[in-house]
Amino acid sequence: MVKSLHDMESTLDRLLAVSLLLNEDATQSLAKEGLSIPRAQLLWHIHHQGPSTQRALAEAMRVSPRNITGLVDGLAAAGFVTREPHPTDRRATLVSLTERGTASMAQMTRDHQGLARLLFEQLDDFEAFAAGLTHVLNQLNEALGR
Amino acid sequence: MVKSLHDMESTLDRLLAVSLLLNEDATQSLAKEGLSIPRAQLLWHIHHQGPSTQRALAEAMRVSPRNITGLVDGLAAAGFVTREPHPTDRRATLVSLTERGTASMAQMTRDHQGLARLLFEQLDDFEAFAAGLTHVLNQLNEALGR
DNA sequence: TATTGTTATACTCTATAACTATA
DNA sequence: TATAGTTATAGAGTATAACAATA
Repeated sequence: MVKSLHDMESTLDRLLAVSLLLNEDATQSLAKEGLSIPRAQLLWHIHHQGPSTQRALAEAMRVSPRNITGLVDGLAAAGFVTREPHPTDRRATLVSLTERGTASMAQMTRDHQGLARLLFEQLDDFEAFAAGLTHVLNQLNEALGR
Repeated sequence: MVKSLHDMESTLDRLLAVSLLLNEDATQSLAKEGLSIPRAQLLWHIHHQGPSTQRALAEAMRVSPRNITGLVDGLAAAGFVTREPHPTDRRATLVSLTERGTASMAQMTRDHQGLARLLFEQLDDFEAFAAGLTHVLNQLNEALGR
């Protein structure tokens, strides 16, 4: 079977549509818990890496330190994180999850599993799809010089 | 081959990574032409549907009419579109592409083709990937009630 | 001197509500 | 009375630059 440019373009369109819908789905689910995508990403990082300096968060999320100040302000005001003094560097603060923050991350983990099942459980040729996705990811990473 | 929850979750992670990178790639390419994703989406709509009222643009993009005012303001100031009086309804304005706007859309079309080739030209089992993607898209559309 | 985080400022995208001109 | 678009206002996310405290 030959692969026409038209076939490739319409597949790209479907990939872009999936991308858009994943974003909408995440935005909707997170809004129910009082979170946004950037705030949830920040919590997710702390959940996996442990209490982190704002500097580390800025690098991990590839945004400016000033941006992190704003995200942490919002998350702290809503009770998802606390700022603690860094034990050895008095310039730095450690951002940690509260109980509520930890509970939200547990919920996110369950949502992630539910979404994976929804998308893939009834997919016949999962192997081939996964392999194709890996190829696409590699091509994108190369193109963006990663 | 059995499909474990772990396999499905890590494939979802790769899909989310692709989604993020596509967004970054688009943001970067568009920035070079002085455009953002929302502004390019608006131009893309006019490019395909022809001169449109702001009302129609708001519905197509699923954003508020006020939001369209801002996007059109920016695009008009940068020379991508013009506001023309509607021929029969003096309340409405028709937003049309300028030559520059048309040229940008031609470039976007070429970029789209280039990206499709980059991602899929060397992909072995393109058919299976495309089929899987269609399944994923259908599941997402259902879940979001479309 | 270099680094951490904040204050000051500004831009884009988004929304709702009130208002004007027109249908 | 309803619709098209704007003014007014607000909030989130993003950025750079200047600055204070500390390393």
